Amino acid sequence: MEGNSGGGGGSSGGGGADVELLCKTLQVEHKLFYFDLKENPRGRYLKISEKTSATRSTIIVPFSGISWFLDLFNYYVNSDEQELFSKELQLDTKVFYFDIGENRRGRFLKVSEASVSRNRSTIIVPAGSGRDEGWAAFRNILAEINEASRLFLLPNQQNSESSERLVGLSDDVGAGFISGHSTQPAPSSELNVDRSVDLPAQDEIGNSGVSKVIRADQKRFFFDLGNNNRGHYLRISEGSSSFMRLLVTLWKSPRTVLRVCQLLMSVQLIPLKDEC
DNA sequence: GCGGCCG
Repeated sequence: MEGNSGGGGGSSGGGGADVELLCKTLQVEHKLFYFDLKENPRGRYLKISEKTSATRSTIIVPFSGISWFLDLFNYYVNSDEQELFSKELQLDTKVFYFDIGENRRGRFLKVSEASVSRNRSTIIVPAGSGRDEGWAAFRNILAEINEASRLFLLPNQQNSESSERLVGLSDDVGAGFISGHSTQPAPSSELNVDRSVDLPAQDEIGNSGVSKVIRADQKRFFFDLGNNNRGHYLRISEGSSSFMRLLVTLWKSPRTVLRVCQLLMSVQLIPLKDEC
């Protein structure tokens, strides 16, 4: 029944090859939600299960969709009741439908996953009694997982996930960084990036190329071009204390690099000077 | 210890 991984399922361990990276549970009224961040050779995903006394339903969220789920739950938590609309979220080959419903038990949010050749699966999250406890609690779990998930970016495993790290950059910068999400208030914790990220020591190549420094107030941002056996990259790091605080690695595409520079300037994190 | 969803 572990159909999400497609092929290669017959590993002889008996427990499936998927590694659990993080598990959380949430009880809303009489439902129990399980959040499992898992990994298999095809990548990472978040399994969200709803368990009732007799029922269990599960949706599988691709790793890259976790922050989108967080955004959508923020929307449903923060919006007024009369301006809640259905939403769709397309991730790879899956489409997730978010629909509001209400009956005499209260309001609920139905999250359906539709994928090719797979039965539609749905979880239903109660709004909670009174103050949206259900949705807000659900959102908080998603936020925790979203935060924690970037700590699992191991230097040895980033073969095909450079694009996901770019998505992570969007989260770090916060409101307004992704065009079209202008009304999301930036959680203040997102702006103070205080989690230390281990440097990929094995990629510690002597900066074979350009290294530039931009000063903004007391902060210094280092732009280092480098390359290794996987290709060229730009490393942007902020060094205002003894450890590196923000680390972004962009691979190969000069257009991506230019894009990030433009975005940084448009957000006014960095005063426009003659660099970039 | 409910009740939505609907294969």
